[in-house]
Amino acid sequence: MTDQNEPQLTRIQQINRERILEGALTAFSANGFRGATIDQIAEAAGLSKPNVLYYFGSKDEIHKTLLTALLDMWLAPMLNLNPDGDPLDEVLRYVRTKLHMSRDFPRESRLFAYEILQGAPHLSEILGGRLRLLVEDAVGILAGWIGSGRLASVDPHHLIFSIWALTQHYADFEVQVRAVLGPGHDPFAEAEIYLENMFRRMLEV
Amino acid sequence: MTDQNEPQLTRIQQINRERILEGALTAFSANGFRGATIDQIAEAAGLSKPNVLYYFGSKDEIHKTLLTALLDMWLAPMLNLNPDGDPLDEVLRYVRTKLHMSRDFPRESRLFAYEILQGAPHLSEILGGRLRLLVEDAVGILAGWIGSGRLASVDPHHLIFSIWALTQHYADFEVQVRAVLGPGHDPFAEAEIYLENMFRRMLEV
DNA sequence: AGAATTATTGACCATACGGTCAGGATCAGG
DNA sequence: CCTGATCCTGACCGTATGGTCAATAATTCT
Repeated sequence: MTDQNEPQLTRIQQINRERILEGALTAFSANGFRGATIDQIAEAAGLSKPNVLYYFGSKDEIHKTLLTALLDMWLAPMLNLNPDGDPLDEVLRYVRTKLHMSRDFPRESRLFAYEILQGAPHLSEILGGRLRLLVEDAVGILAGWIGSGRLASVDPHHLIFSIWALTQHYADFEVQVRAVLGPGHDPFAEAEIYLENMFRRMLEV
Repeated sequence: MTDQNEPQLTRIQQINRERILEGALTAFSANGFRGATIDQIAEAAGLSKPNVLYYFGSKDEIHKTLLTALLDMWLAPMLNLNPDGDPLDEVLRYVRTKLHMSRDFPRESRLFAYEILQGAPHLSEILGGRLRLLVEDAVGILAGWIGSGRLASVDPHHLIFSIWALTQHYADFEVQVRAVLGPGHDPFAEAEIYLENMFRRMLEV
């Protein structure tokens, strides 16, 4: 049920660390690392500033903890590509799942967007390490499908990039999307139809 | 040759304002508005901090001036859709031009990315105003092509969004793209091939 | 050349912010 | 109910940063 990580956490520690990370997610995703203040985080978490620093030694540590804690959740859908499934279905399911994550977790999307924009100071080794390996796995599966003629021939790396770009755009640039569309639109619902059609036409053999 | 805006600018004013905006573009695009300091801008511009403030009253004014000055340049390619051209060629040319802008002007791309991520505090009225009108024009052209059966039936708004997302991704998330691809890749060259193929397959009737 | 305008800067100010600390409150276990 | 550990906070510190200003230098114009 509850996490049992290396250090034993008291009940209060669990609750308050969770509240701090939750508040920090809101603050960082709205203003970026530099733009968010510990006071904001403390306020959002309902704690005093020194109390926040009691649980996390520094603003940097909060940020780093957040990023690493959310990275797995963020990348999880890519692990679900099933080599034995129908190629097109598998890709479309990935696209749909990723789009739903943008819709349901826009703060997480923006948090990562800020980090990458900044040059990924906290994630650089992960990008070229674990992330790259994860992508290589997915690329392998895609390449297999393409090699066996079950998927149109496209560059698998860029196929993945395009999925990321298109789905995250609706979270990261939501204010632009909504402003341009005007009222009376459901960006995510429309995007789901549009993207399914786009990838279907591109990838059908 | 030289701009002749409302207020007469001396030779030195022209030079120094230009240097400040250039330095500010570097600073803002690297660290975001809050992350960039006037000292950084001054250093990049080769001026002292008070001297920077002599030309622009505040950091905010520099930022706002930059954004509005670059917005036209950034949106220009969308104006070039020629209703009388070949639909697919026109769209592909737009995609290619936009991708080249990401390659050649990544700082501008990141500047806007930060601004939109932040919630577009300086651009909000433009997004729902002029930008929206520009998009509506392009949407009209696209809808015309689709209506006459010369382009596959897709949602024109989201077609535009997808072009923005895909091309700007290579500038805004360049560090991620490069880390995942590893050495020995030319992201922009590969993207050009991939995107042309993608949009061709999607939009061919 | 000399006056008037424009350009530049060192020194300074006020505030915001990340972080510390001593001491008090609260809680868990015996 | 006592004690030790955990939790919490007001007050404080040092630095970074946006911005000001008076004084000086450079430039322009006549």
